[in-house]
Amino acid sequence: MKDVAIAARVSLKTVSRVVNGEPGVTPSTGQRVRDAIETLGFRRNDSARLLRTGQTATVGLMLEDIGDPFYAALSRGVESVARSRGSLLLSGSSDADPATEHMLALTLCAGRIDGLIIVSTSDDHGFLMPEIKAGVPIVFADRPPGRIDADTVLSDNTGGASKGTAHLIAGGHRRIGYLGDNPGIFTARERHRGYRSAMSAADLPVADSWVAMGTPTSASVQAALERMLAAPEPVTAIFCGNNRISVLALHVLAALRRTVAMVGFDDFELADLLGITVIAQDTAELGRQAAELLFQRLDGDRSPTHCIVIPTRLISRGSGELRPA
Amino acid sequence: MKDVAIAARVSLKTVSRVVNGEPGVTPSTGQRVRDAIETLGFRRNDSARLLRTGQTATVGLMLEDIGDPFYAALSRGVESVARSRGSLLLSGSSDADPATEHMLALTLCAGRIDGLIIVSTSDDHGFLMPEIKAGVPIVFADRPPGRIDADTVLSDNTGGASKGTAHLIAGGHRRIGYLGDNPGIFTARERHRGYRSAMSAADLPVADSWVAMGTPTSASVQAALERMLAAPEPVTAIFCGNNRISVLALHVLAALRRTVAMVGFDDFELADLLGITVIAQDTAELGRQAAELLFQRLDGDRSPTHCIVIPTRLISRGSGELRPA
DNA sequence: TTGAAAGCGCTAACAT
DNA sequence: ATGTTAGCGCTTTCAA
Repeated sequence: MKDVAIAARVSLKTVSRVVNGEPGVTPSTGQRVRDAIETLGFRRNDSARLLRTGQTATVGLMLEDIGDPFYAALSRGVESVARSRGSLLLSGSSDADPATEHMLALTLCAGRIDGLIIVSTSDDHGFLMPEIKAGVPIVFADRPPGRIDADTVLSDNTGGASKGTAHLIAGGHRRIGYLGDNPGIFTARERHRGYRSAMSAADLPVADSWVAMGTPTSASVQAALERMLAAPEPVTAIFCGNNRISVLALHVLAALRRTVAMVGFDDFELADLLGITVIAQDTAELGRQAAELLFQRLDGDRSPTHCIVIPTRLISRGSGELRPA
Repeated sequence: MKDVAIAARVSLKTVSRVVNGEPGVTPSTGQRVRDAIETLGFRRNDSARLLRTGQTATVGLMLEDIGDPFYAALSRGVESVARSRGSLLLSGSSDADPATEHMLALTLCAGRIDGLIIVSTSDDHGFLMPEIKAGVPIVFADRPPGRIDADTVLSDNTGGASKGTAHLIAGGHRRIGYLGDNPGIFTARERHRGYRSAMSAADLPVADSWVAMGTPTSASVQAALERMLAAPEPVTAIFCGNNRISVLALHVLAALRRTVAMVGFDDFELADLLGITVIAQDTAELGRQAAELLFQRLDGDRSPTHCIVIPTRLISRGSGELRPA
């Protein structure tokens, strides 16, 4: 920029004015500067500009794994809002490791972002207090913060699971199995709760053997399903707590050559082709709302923390409409 | 940082030394500084640090849509390498719009990243020349650059399509249809070429009506399939040029209640359950290699541009092994 | 309409 | 072992 100023024989400030389209420059002077910029191939250095202005025009996003379609959709939601506000997206994956999350979040906050959206893996976010106190807005998406108060955007996990279970009950099922993820995960607990509440609302008992929760693997899902289906009073339907579990269950059922009524939480590609009834959550909307909340804070909103819940919807495709044998 | 220096009654540089773990600080002095940091809640500002050091410890990634699982996997590949090199990932989606790509790429390059990986939508990358000249390393992934010379990492599109087609031919098929994406896309052209070469290598003719290329929609795929299957000499097998087309074709075939031998380029979730034979590309590896190449350049490698081709592999699952009727 | 000077928060190079 | 000085590339006063 200095070089441009010299070449155009104007001051640094004038070049700055031209580059930023500020008023107060004679057309002729402006042209001279533009010519110099052209010949020298000058490009403004944003880092410096942003250091000076105190903004970074960047929002951070932390999640378990960008490679997961679920988070990819969320990411797109965040990005679309960020773009419309002229910001870029700086992302990082925690690999579901709280220590990594901790470190990465602080790195991101270290003056490189204006605000952070986080899909958290840990349950204690006290380490973020200094950042929040320092004025970095932080929004939690998909899972709520632990031990601190912060803006949050969640899916209606309990309501969705309850709706799905009720759908099976309405179809005549009385013994319904529940396959859930690790209860350490907020969404897994909430969905489990939704299942329970729908069952008890219909005055149906829940046998211990009908519920299986834990990090899903091919083996664990297979064991759980075999147990549920081989019991003296076998389940006639199952509710799957997330898309990974649904897919695993489909594999196991195919191998077992069994058909069971089924509803899954989360939509997934080809679920339509396979005729799987699901509770769909709007992941992109989750990201979008989180980003909107973040920008509201960046715009100076100092109101008490919000908690937005995104509704889910039931998509009937056949598997959830099978009648008990 | 200045405040810390005052509070600890040392110089700015000493604080800097402590913060960066540089040697040459007495334990007692160090402790005093650390105490001051603690009480003041000081956190180093990376923007400033990076402005000074000239590095940003950030790599940029531009692609069509982070929401697409294909790119999400690529993204993860890039991120894993970046992380291991202590860098963050700044990403942006072009929405398949060359103008957006152009603008976004320049924004990213404006001093906020050390290097850029780009899955490009446009066919003329002359606009990146200034950046390259200015020393910003740029690596093209999945699709090669247009009108400029730059490092590139591609999948073996032609070889993969050829392998898949040959697999069908080996299964006894002589009339094989090809459903491809818009020929404006590099990968679509390459795969089409692979199909042609396998056919001619087996001395098989290719009727015009067997080939359909264009941006895939439900309607276009349906029309193409109906034409191919209703011809006097109907095709007995089809090769799908990418996962979107495979999924659309599966929908159409299901609606038509037809079964046809089929091989698809790209693996996709549940392809195993559906028994779809595919040519799988290692997308994460694509991202990883692109990132490795980028960091080599950042490490000072000035050798001529490389072009790495990632092999594909055939996964037999049944649909590609169906015999002609 | 234009420019000079000060400084964003930090680190590199050189003192002491 | 510690401090001083200069300056990264830009924008923001404030003055001309």
